[in-house]
Amino acid sequence: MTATLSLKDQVIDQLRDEIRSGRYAPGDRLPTEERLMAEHGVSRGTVRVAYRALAAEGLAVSQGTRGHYVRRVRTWDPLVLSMSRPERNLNTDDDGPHDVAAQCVRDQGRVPSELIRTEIVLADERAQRALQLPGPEPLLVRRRIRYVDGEPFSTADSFYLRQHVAGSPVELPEQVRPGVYAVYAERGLPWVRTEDYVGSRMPTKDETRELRIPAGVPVLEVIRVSYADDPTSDTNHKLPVRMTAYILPADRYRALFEHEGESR
Amino acid sequence: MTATLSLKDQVIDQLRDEIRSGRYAPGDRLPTEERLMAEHGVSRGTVRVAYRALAAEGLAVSQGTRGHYVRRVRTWDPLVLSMSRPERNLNTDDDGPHDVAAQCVRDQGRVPSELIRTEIVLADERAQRALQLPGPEPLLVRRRIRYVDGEPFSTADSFYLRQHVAGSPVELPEQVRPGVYAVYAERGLPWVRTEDYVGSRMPTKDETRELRIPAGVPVLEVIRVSYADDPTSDTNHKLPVRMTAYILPADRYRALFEHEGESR
DNA sequence: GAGTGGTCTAGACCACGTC
DNA sequence: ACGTGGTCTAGACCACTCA
Repeated sequence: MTATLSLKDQVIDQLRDEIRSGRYAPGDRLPTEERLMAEHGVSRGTVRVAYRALAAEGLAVSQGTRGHYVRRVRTWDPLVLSMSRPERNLNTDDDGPHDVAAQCVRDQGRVPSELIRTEIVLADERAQRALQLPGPEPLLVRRRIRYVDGEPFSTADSFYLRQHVAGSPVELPEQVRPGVYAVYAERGLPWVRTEDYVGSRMPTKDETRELRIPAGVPVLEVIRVSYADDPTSDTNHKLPVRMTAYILPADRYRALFEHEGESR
Repeated sequence: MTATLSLKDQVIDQLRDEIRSGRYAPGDRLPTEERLMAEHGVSRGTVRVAYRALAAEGLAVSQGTRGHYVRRVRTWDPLVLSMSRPERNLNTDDDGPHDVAAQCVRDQGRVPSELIRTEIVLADERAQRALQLPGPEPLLVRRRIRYVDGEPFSTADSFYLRQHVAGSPVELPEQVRPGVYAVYAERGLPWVRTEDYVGSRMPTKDETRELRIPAGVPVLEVIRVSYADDPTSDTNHKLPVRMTAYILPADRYRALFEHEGESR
């Protein structure tokens, strides 16, 4: 009844079992291609197909001429990025970035830094939907690359309606203190609601390069839409005023959402 | 300056560009291997390596003898699973599952169903950490497979301390009405806090089979820890009483977290 | 029956790191 | 110099689908 497995599947299954069982621990070197050829009596092509499949599964990585290795489960736990902590009341005395993301990094004993660019782009379809725009109007974008201990770790791109942030520090490629929320509050648009849509996908080629993402590692994509009370509306209609797209490589991040109160 | 690209990278880049640019739309058939061999003057092995790479990126899928296709961006938007909506006050008149997940599916015009198994297992390391257990003690597990329009769509495994649910409907492989939270409330352990840790990874082979996940599609893994007020503590110490692991294939789900109130 | 992808083989040359 | 993986070729046979 057991369908005869293809040769490559025999190789894959054996290696997968040996990894899962702990026979090969994270970081261990896996057998050379030559050895697997001899062990299973198959050609090199077959062995290579097997190793490619394990890499796509996220179980193994190749280190070029040094051999194939079991993917390293990071020695440190993954960074926990709190998506719930309020941005107010943060300590702004420290050097460097001071927002929630940076505080999370500091809390975990590591050093955050940030590179900010601002530019003006036409709203793509996703931004139009999130901000409920009728068409591709120009938006201000703040693009941030976040570093941890000097390594590029994640990106966060925020899209703003130009009239809301014109003449404010939001337009400058620098930290905004105490935070962008304060600019909006001053201008009569206090943020009152947040929606986070969390998805996941394989990284694009650009993301792979920029964030140094190993093969077989997906990214979390968090789309955050922030709403303000609509001052032009009598009812309690909410106005989307900002969309932020976070890209979090899954080998180093967990996103944390906290909730107090009634059962769920 | 421009490093000469390998042959496979030339093929990959051309196809990737043509997909990204819309030259090939989602669902379109991509060139046959034969055609790419002729176009680029390469061997079949090279073409196949290129198609494998595009599959691992999530851009293309092979339909066996019918050809290679651009990954279908689902005709419907992905299902939005609200992780914030309270479980109380749900309409329990409908047939079938009535929890928040099922309501989300119904709200989006589709039909939820569910298959429940309960068993007793020793706590693995993850459960021990989440539930703050000193060792691998036995736990009650409710394993759910959730179906949408009859297709297996996601799984949700909940781990409970045995003494908390002994003799209650939680132990039975059936819906608990109005919800497990009510059992805990009756027993003096109302849930007061939730933490959701959201990560992502490539699916295991079992998940790929059980949920029919195409190649190149990661899963969202949501680890939810529910806390009750600790009745044995004077302070407002919280007691973890349940851990749930959700597995959500990324090609069909977005997890939604909502938050009212202060800016973030 | 022709077209197409799935699998497999047996070579080959290269770049790179280690010794 | 040698071992290793990265890349590439030129075949081959099979199973499946579609016209």
